[in-house]
Amino acid sequence: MAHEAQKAIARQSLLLKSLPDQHIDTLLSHAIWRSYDRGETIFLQEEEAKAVHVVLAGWVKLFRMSPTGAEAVVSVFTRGESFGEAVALRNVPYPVSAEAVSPCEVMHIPSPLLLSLMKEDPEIGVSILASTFTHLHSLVAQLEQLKAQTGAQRVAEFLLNLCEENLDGCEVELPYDKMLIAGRLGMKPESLSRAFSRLKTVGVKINRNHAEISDIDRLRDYAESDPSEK
Amino acid sequence: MAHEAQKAIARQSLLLKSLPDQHIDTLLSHAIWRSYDRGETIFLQEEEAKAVHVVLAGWVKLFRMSPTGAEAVVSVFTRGESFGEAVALRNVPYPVSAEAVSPCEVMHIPSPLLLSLMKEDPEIGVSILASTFTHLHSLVAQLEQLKAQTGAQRVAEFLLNLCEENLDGCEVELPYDKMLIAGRLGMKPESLSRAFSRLKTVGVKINRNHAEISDIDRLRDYAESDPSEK
DNA sequence: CCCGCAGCTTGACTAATGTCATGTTACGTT
DNA sequence: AACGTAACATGACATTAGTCAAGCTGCGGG
Repeated sequence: MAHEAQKAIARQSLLLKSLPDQHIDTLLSHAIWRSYDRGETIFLQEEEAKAVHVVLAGWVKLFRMSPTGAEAVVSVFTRGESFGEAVALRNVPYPVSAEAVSPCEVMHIPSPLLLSLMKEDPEIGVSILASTFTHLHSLVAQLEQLKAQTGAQRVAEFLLNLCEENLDGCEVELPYDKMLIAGRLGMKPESLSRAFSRLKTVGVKINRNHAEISDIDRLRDYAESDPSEK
Repeated sequence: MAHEAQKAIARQSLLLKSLPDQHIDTLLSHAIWRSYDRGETIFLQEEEAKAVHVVLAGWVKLFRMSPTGAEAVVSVFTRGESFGEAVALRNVPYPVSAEAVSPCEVMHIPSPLLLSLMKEDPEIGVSILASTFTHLHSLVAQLEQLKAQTGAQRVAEFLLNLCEENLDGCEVELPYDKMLIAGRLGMKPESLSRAFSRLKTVGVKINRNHAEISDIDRLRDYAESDPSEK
């Protein structure tokens, strides 16, 4: 059963936060609450979607396996983020697999419930579209990065994003292990290591999970500079 | 004003085809119908979305400009395909720009109209989600390709997709110019040229806009083989 | 307390891709 | 028909990232 703290997180999630309390209560009371161990599968590619998933704690990765067995990480979610909205409402197979990359708490909202509620109040549809659009946007941003930036620049942007979230400014903790960061940024762990080395020259120090950025603007310039001008 | 032929195409579009005729008629009668020349801008990144767009003829590309001026092509649409659904319904700025890459006919459905219709019938929301999910899926597929395949392999998949559409089997026409194909596949035109050369060894002949594939299965094997095993 | 393994780093090498320069071809314009 | 331009091809070279191999390191289990 769900703790109140978990419900509070769910209420603040992008998917739910703009809904009237009454609907949120309905959804929360019918939701399934589950824990996952690190490495546990939440769902598999090609499986039929039966629920929308909201991460309450821990980290979840979405990824695709190519025919050759290579894994492409599509996104990584944490507390307050949801995924599977568009798939669940259409009863189609997931295009990706989902796996817990740390111990996780995940809330599952059964899709028939969401669908029936949506028929009563179209506002639900707008909320789902909001979440879906966020995912769309983040995929577009990733595509741009992959097509227009070098590995080291993508790492730089990744660090800059962490800085924005953590108010601390120039010192951040890497949120998950480097193998996963490498996957998320579309490179091999070895390349990530080397990218970190290169960033030393623009004032970035990495020690274990701890990153220190001496000059955020310099890092931003680096990330946005033309690869051919360096 | 719209020709009947255009309306017929619009009715068959993924966005509209599953809606009841009554709604389609309402939407078609309030839509804006426009022609665009090659190179003409349909909307710009950061502009606020006011409509959903349905391509009736020609080709449209969606792309992002990176801060350095490099252009990353996100997708390319043609007859019967729609874009901008999720953005329009949320009144947020477009994350991409749209440009006609050939002379085009495009239908614009004003978003307030769609929104008000959605309040009457939530089924509209499902249709919009269906289109949005298709885009999401195609972006995920693109990400996987970029992260897990070489340039030549992506070109091979591109050709295979053309084969599936054109019933003709092994002879296809390249649908738009090679610069755009290169952009769509995340490479420079020079690299595309070289990728085509490499594909000669697996039975692909390119002549102008015409591609001839001697053995589709061989090409498929090539596209799905492990890059490190070649 | 030591061991062993997984995560990570580093080096040497190779493959892939971008860059720049040059040349060709096709096509619309005058 | 001559011209100019944009698309495309190709060669030489630089940069980037992947591969393979070796070694380091911190943490949990015996």
